[in-house]
Amino acid sequence: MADTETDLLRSSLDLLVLKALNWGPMHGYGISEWIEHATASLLLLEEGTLYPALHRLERRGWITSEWGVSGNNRRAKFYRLTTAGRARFRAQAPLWHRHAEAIAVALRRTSPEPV
Amino acid sequence: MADTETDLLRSSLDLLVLKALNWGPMHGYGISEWIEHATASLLLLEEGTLYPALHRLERRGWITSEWGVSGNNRRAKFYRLTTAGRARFRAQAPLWHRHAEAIAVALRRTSPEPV
DNA sequence: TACCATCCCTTGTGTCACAAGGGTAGGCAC
DNA sequence: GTGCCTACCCTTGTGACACAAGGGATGGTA
Repeated sequence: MADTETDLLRSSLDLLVLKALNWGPMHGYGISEWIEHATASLLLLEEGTLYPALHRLERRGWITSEWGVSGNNRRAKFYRLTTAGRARFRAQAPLWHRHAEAIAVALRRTSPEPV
Repeated sequence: MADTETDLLRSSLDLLVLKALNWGPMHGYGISEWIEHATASLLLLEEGTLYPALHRLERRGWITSEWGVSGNNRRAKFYRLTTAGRARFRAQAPLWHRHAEAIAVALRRTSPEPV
């Protein structure tokens, strides 16, 4: 029984990750923290969702990764936006907004016919 | 390769169908027309998506169906909102808006930190 | 008669979030 | 030291579901 939260995450996860990395290189744990924080904890990101997503984005060439050391002195894999990833975000984000807005309008209509 | 359009549809299809039926009983074909029309054709509804969705909603008790005759004098199955379906929409629609809005805000942030 | 539009349906197939598991290593309390 | 918590990384089922591509029936119209 899919809930709205899960499916909205599905629609926006890639974009949210790209947006997070727009602030600079970040490791997976940090990305998930940023997303929860940036959505006021409305979106909770399971690790089994996050890591496959990162690998997917890397496979597609939107991001690259590199091992490093976190601020807590721990081994961490840092992700960084590629040029293609930046372009991807610029192209896809407006589409997301457009479609989401169209749905929002439809759900709020007060008359079945066009106005 | 999932696109935003498909996944946003996934997040809102049930709600859109319930919303369509809020205007009164409607057959499947009419529902799909209304949704495309209400979203300015941004969302295209495949038949292989629509009919399973209708059966799903019926199984869950949000809608009921009844065979009848369409305005074009064709055999058609008319769907109608149940009380539970109406309640479902009232409960879920605000959740959809809240989550979508949270994502929209996150995607538009101009600073990584809270304001 | 032929064709199109209007309606309904099903069976693969692929994608993906999630649950539930597993692992390593730093820091701190005792 | 030992134990525990937190910060990090990962994988393998499983289930849900949109989609593509098929199929079918019938009314109106040319």
